[in-house]
Amino acid sequence: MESRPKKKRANLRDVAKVAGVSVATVSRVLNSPKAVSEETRLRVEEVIDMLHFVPSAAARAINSGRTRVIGALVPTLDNAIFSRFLAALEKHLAMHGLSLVVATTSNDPEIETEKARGLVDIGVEALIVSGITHSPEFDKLMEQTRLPVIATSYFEENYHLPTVGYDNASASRIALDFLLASGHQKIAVVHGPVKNNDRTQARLSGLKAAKLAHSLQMFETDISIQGGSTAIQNLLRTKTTFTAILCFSDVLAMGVLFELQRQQINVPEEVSLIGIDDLPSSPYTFPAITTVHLPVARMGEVAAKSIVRWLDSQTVPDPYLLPAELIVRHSTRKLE
Amino acid sequence: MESRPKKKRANLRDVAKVAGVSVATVSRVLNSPKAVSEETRLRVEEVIDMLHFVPSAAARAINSGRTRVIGALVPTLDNAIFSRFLAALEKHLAMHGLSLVVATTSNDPEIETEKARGLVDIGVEALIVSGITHSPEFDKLMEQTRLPVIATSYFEENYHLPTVGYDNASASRIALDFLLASGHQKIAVVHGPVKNNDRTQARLSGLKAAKLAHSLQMFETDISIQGGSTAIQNLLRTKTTFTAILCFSDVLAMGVLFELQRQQINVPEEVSLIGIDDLPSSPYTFPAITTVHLPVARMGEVAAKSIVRWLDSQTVPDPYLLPAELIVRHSTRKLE
DNA sequence: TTGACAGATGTAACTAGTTACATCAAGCTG
DNA sequence: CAGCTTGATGTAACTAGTTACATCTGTCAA
Repeated sequence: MESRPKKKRANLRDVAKVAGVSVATVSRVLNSPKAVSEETRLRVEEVIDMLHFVPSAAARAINSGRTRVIGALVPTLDNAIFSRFLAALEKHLAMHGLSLVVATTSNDPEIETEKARGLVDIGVEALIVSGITHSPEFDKLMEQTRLPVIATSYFEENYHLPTVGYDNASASRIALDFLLASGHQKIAVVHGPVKNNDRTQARLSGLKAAKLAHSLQMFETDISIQGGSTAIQNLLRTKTTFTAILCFSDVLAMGVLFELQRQQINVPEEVSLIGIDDLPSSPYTFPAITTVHLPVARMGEVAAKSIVRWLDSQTVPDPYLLPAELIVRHSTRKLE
Repeated sequence: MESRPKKKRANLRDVAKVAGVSVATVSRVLNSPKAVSEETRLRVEEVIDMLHFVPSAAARAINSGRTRVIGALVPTLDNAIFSRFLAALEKHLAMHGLSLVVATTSNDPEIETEKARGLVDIGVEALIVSGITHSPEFDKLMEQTRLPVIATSYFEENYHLPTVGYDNASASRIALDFLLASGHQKIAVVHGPVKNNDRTQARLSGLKAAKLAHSLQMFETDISIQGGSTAIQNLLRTKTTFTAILCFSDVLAMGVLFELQRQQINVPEEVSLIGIDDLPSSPYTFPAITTVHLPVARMGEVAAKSIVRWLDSQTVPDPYLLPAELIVRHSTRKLE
C-alpha cells in the first residue's frame, strides 16, 4: 500500500536525499552543528525526526575505532561484593561516556576465556578481570588483541597486568591478629573454594605463619549464606572446641552467625566471629559483625579511572594497593 | 628500526596481501573455513596469527546489522534481587551468543532516559527495563529507534511494551492474607520509596481493600538492610502496638529482623515477620523468613528467551505472568 | 575593482569488513 | 571430446558512517 515496499531503517544518505543536502552536511548536523547554517540544520533535524533516523553505532565505531564499551569478567553476580564493585565501576565509566558489559565466569578459567573471547568479538575496548589466575589461552588472547586489561581484587606488584586491589594475605592476617590479640587461641577458619581462586589462596597464605604456633582449623565451603551455615554444622560435628571463627568473607560470616543463633550459641559471649569484606549489611546484623573493610567501591572507581587514562593516553597504569582496615563491631570479644 | 614506521592494527587487506590471497578468501577462512582449501586455510591462519589480526567487531556489525549486545536498565546493583535477575539474564543471553550491557538508573526516569540514550548510541539490539514508569522522552526514544523493549518485574497485560513479571498487587495481598488468616490484626507495613516506583505502588494497592477493615500502619524507607532497621526504630517511637510486620522486600525484612533482635523483641513469639522476594539468604536467617517467593531467576530466563525470539523472528512476545508463591518458614506464627 | 578570507556546502575517498557474481581449472559423463 | 558440474578463488560492489579537500558565495579592505 505504501510507496516504498522495503522500508528499512533510514541511513545518512536517505536523510541527505530527503533534506536536499549532502551526506557531509547531515554528518555535520550530528557532530558539529555550529558548522552548519541555522536554516539547514533545522531542515535536516526535521527530516531526521521524520524518518526516525538513528545513526548506526557500528558505522561510527568503524571510523573512530572506538566502541565506548568496556568488558568486565566477574566470578558471580550473586555475591554483594562483586555487584557493589560493578555498581561503582559502571557509575564511574558512565561519567566518561563508557558502557559496561558484564560477563560471569563461575570462577572457571575456561568459561572466563570463552566469555573474554565473546567480549573481544563484540568489540570491547578494554577488559577488567578478577584476580590473577587465568588460562594460558586467556593470556594469549590478551596478547594478540593487545587490549588494555586490569586485574582487580588482588594486588600484585609484579604481575604482567596492572592490578588494582588489596593485599588479601594481609587482610586475613589483620583479622587473625585481632583475634589473637583478643586472647583467642582455638580458631576455626571458614573459607571459600581454594581451586582457581587466588583471593582465597592468598588469604590462606596470610595465616600460614600463625598456623604453626596456634590451633587453626580450616573449613572449606561455598561462598554463600548457606555455605556458612553448613560449615558450622560440619564444625560442630567435629566436637572440637574453639573460641572464635574467622570467615574469609562477610557472606560466610552471616551464614555462620545465623547458624550459631539457630544452635543457641551466643555471639560474642560464647564464640567470637570476624569476617572480611564489610558488606553494606554487616553493620546491621545482630550482633554487628566485626570485619576487615575492603574498599570495593573505591576499587571500582580506581579501575574505571585507570582504564579511562589508559585509553586516553596509552599510559599503562601502575598497580594500585587499596588499604584493608579492621572494623571492630560487636561480634567479637576479648577473652580474659 | 622496523621497516613499517606506522604499525596500526592489521586488517583483512593486510592479511590478504601477506598471505597472497584475496580479501574474500581471508573472510572465508574466518566465516566458512570449509569453503577454502586446507592448504590456503593453513597459510592464511598462519598470517592471521603472525600479524595478531583480530577482526573488527564494528565492521562486522555494519554488514550484519547485528551487534549481539543487549542493554539492561536496572534501578541498582546493590539489591540482590536485581543482581540475581541480571545473573540469570546474562546466563541465558550468553547461551544465544548475546552480551549484556548493564546500566543503573537509581529509580530516576531522567537518568534512565539518559542511560537508554547511551545504550542506543553504542548500538544495543534490544533493551530490558524495570517496571512501566518511564519518562515521555524515553518512550519517544524507543518509538524512534523501534528497538525491542521488554519491561520486567511488573506484569501488565495492556501495557504498550511486553511485560515479564509478577502481579505485585497480588504478591503483597498474599502476604497480607496469610497474616490475617493467622489472626493478626495490627500490622505494620514497611515499604520502599513510592515515588517513581510502580512496583511499590502496585504492592501498596494490593493492600487497599484490606486497609479499611484492618489496622495497617505504613512506614516508607530505603530499600536496604539499614532502611529496615530505621523503619523499626521509627515504628517503636510511635508506641503503637502491632503483632506483625509486612515488608515489601526481603532486604527490608532482614533489616527489620536484625533491629528487632537488637531491641530484644522475639520473632515470631512477640512479632510475626513476613517479606516479599525470597532472597537466597532468606531460608538461612534465624528465624528463617516467611516470604512470598518471586521467581527472579525465571524472570531473567523468560526475558532472555523473549528477546531472542523477538530478534530472531520479529515476534513481539506476549506478556508473561510469573507466579508469586507463599513460602512459610519460621518468622511468622498463628495468634490464638 | 580585485584579492583575501570566512562561511557553508558538496564530492569522493576513506574506515573494515561481507558477499554476489565472475572466472578458471579439474573431474566426470555421454 | 564437448558439455556439465563442482570446488577454489578473485573482483568489486556493497554496508553506513566520517572527513580531507574542493568549490562557491559573499563580505570587506586595499
